[in-house]
Amino acid sequence: MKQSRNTQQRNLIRELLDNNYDHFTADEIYEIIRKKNPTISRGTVYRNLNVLADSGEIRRLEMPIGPDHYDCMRENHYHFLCSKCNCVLDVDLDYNTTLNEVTPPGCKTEYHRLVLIGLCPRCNREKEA
Amino acid sequence: MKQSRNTQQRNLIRELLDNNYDHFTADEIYEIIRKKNPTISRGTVYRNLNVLADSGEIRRLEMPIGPDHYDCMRENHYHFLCSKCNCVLDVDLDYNTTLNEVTPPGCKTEYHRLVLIGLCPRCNREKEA
DNA sequence: ATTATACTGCAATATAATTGCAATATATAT
DNA sequence: ATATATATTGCAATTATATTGCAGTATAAT
Repeated sequence: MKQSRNTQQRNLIRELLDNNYDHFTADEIYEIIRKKNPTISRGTVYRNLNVLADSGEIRRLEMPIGPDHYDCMRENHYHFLCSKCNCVLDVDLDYNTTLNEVTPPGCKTEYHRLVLIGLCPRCNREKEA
Repeated sequence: MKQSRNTQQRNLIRELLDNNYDHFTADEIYEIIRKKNPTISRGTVYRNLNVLADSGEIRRLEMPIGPDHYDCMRENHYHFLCSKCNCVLDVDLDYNTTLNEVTPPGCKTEYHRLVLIGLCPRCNREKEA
């Protein structure tokens, strides 16, 4: 198995996700980390997010609309996606493990994604105006 | 309100989706329709899919991975996505309307997406080999 | 210190989808 | 049937998201 290294770039990404309960996109992560390490490249951010997600250190949240978001490895839970600004919020709903046992004939189910979609508090407020 | 027209291109797309229980992507639709109308453009396919989805004639299935798929307007139901070949299958699971009433504080929920992800029968079989 | 190789920055490329524009086709009014 | 307003089209360029080849660099083990 390929040995992995603790590079400055990778550690900055780890730290950012561990210390925030946000759900950043790769590009948001790139912009934030660029302030600490101005020479980091977008490709490095994407590659590290893949490494960390593959190793199970972080979770990739694939959204039905817009870019993927990333979360530190908290308990499995569902998310709300704003259809206007594409921000992502946690949803207080029990995670339903039995859904992973639903297998259409011949299929092998690995996991599932449930996303609520609508307007976040801010966009909902702005709509009224 | 903008009046819409029944162009040959739009009707071909309508027909294709109405007569198939598949879940084509825009590109698959483009390739299939090109056999009947070789000059149709990709842009026209995308534009018509947007028109038809916006008017509620067809349903856009936004998948967590890969391109959107399109379905004729049958009863609301859930889907299985193959993580290997990206094909989409129907899932025999009751549609849960109460999920649309789950509203994180301040949010306005409009709809939800639930997708099971894993290996379709064909890719599952090939994996064994 | 030396060294093998995982990782980086950069630029190019892939994939999915949208858009500006001039030309065309459709539906309506005549 | 004919004229006309405009929705739609084909084309090519563009946007958004993400991946990748490559030569050089940094990490961690020796």
